[in-house]
Amino acid sequence: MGRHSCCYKQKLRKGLWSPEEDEKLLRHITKYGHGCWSSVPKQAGLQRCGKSCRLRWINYLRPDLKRGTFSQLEENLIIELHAVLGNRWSQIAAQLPGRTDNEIKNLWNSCLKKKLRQRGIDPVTHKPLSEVEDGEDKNPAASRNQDKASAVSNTELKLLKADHSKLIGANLQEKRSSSIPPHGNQLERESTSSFKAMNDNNNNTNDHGNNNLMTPTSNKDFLLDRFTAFLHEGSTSNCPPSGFVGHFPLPKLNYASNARLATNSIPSLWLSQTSKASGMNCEFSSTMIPSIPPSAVTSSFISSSMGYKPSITVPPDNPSLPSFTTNSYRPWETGAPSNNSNSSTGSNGSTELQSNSSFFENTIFSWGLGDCSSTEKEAQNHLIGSQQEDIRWPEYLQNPLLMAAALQNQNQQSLYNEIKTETHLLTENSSGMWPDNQQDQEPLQNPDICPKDMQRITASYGYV
DNA sequence: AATATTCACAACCGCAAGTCG
DNA sequence: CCGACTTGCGGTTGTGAATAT
Repeated sequence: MGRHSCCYKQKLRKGLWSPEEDEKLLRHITKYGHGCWSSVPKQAGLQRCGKSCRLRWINYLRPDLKRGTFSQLEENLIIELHAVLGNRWSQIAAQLPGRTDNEIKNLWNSCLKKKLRQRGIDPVTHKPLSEVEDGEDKNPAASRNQDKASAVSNTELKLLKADHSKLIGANLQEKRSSSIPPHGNQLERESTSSFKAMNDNNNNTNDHGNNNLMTPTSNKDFLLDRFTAFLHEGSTSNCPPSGFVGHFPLPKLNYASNARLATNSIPSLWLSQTSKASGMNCEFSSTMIPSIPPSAVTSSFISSSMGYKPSITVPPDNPSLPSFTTNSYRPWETGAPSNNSNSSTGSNGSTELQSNSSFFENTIFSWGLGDCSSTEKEAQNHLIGSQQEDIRWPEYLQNPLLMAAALQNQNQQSLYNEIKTETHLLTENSSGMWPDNQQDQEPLQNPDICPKDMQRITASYGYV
């Protein structure tokens, strides 16, 4: 590892971060936010450059990091996304909550590449190795120069779709209760960015006149396939397929790897959805709540799973201003859950997270305090309002109904009714799964408890 | 037990894009 | 418009633990 030029000038520290440095940085950022990174080290009393601080925060100290080993599901998702996006690690990471681009990149370089080769798949093109070798024999220059991200052929997309359908099926078998992508800003931002990337690929590649690339039509096919799978699978389960969710950003729940349930599930599988306020199809409403009742998500559960005990309160009077009380938050222990020896140190005081922490603004509250006031009417208005020729993919990603209507060139209202009829079964059969059936749920079913608890749990999950 | 090798991960480098005065 | 500065990203490499010899 080298040293930034600025580090030479200022004789700054390099290399691994000590717990003390971590604590300083964490305390500073939780208290004041990072603001301008270049001023952070000075303000925090660190002998590091701002760039280094930023990296440390993003890759290690950020409270929404999941850490721990990647699940099979995550690995599959990374492989799929890499096939589409290439080495756009940040975009891939955006689809895997709690994972950093660096982490994914490392996993890819150290592990997944190898695995793919063992399966006879070229990790660059995601084609069978034999095919790639043949191709290189015939046109080595073209093969070498082919942009990975733009090398998404229809064949590959079909493979991807097929794989994804399997993934969806597997998820459904794995657990019947799943989750719905949050309807919050985070989703919009992230799904937008990731899908934009795919479309960017199209644009870029189309510019080069390559016909064998992802076209808007293939995008449609891709999404249509997913949505049909969604409808099909959804009709036999009480939840949308988590595979559908898989390509959407999930709420930033910071589950440690060793806290995974026996389902080996992605965090989304722990969640169900409240549709109570919306009255619309529960799949498309906004607020996500843990399917585990709060009573089951006690601090002991969390501490035994995560290695440290959060104690977080959100002022109920003004939830839009995040103010957290954190006890003994020691992120450097997350990588070594067994080592709690220094648990008495750490930030044992209270630290307050200011609202300039984009994480809390964008993630916790967009998810946890999601809009519970959506109505069916609003949803319908949304549909009606979207009767336009231009395809608004980010919206479609959020609203499968909208997407299906566009794809099937069908009147949205009729389709809405059609799907509503179909999905009515879901809500009817989902006793205990959806907050509609609140009498079966406890303690989540209590509408009085719900918002506050949701805040707290959301904050806990987000911050743990 | 000592040394060499491998591996996963953390961190740095350099570039590009964006922002601001 | 320009240059300084900041931020974000992807590629690369250093570090240390685990494993092999």
